[in-house]
Amino acid sequence: MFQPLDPLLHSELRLAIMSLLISADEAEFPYIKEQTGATAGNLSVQVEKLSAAGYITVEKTFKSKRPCTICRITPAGLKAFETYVQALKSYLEVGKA
Amino acid sequence: MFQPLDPLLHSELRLAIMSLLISADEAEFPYIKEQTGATAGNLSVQVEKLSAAGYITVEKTFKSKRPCTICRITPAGLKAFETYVQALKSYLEVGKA
DNA sequence: ATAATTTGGTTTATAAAATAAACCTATCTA
DNA sequence: TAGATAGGTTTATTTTATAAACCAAATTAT
Repeated sequence: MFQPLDPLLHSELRLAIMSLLISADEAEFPYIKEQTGATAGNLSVQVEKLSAAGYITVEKTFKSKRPCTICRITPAGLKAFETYVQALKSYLEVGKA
Repeated sequence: MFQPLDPLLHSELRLAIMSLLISADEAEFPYIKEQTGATAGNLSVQVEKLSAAGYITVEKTFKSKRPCTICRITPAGLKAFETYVQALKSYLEVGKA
């Protein structure tokens, strides 16, 4: 009936991060922060969770002497996202064949 | 960019309850419990939250001498669900016009 | 009759999660 | 060289989800 929803993706901020990375393929921390409206602290924690799960990679480099954190989605992350979307449909496609 | 997700609906169990009530229009507590696989305790708590928000009504009657709790969705609940689905699309419709 | 079981839940306690506040380091700028 | 700013991380707090414990009435078994 209802398919389980990956708890890692069923979170407003983490879902937004994943969504951004799917379309952008690569994004810097401040950009994600701006687009999601999240605080840096919250974003840092959620990025780390997605990274720990292998859904994204986090590269820490420098950009004109300043630290620069770049996030990218992984194949596993993309797969998980697609699975999540399919699962969601079992809740949303009410009364549809 | 990303529309906020009603925290009351962005919950696996509560979303399942709402989904059931949208298609069934009326459902008894044990039926919801069976369809969602939730424990009675958890279900009781989440039903109460939806009820407190005015998203569903909870009628406590009797059915051949035994207590029978019937849940129904309200117009406000239906509206909230539809709004939630629209908001979700801002996260899911990646790269779509 | 009454003891045990089942039904239909609610209340309370615990575990997990989200979120922000406080903090740190390095670089700019006045 | 004293702030101010950028770019985060760590830690603490609040909220939420979840299950365990509990309760009452009705049914079934002894």
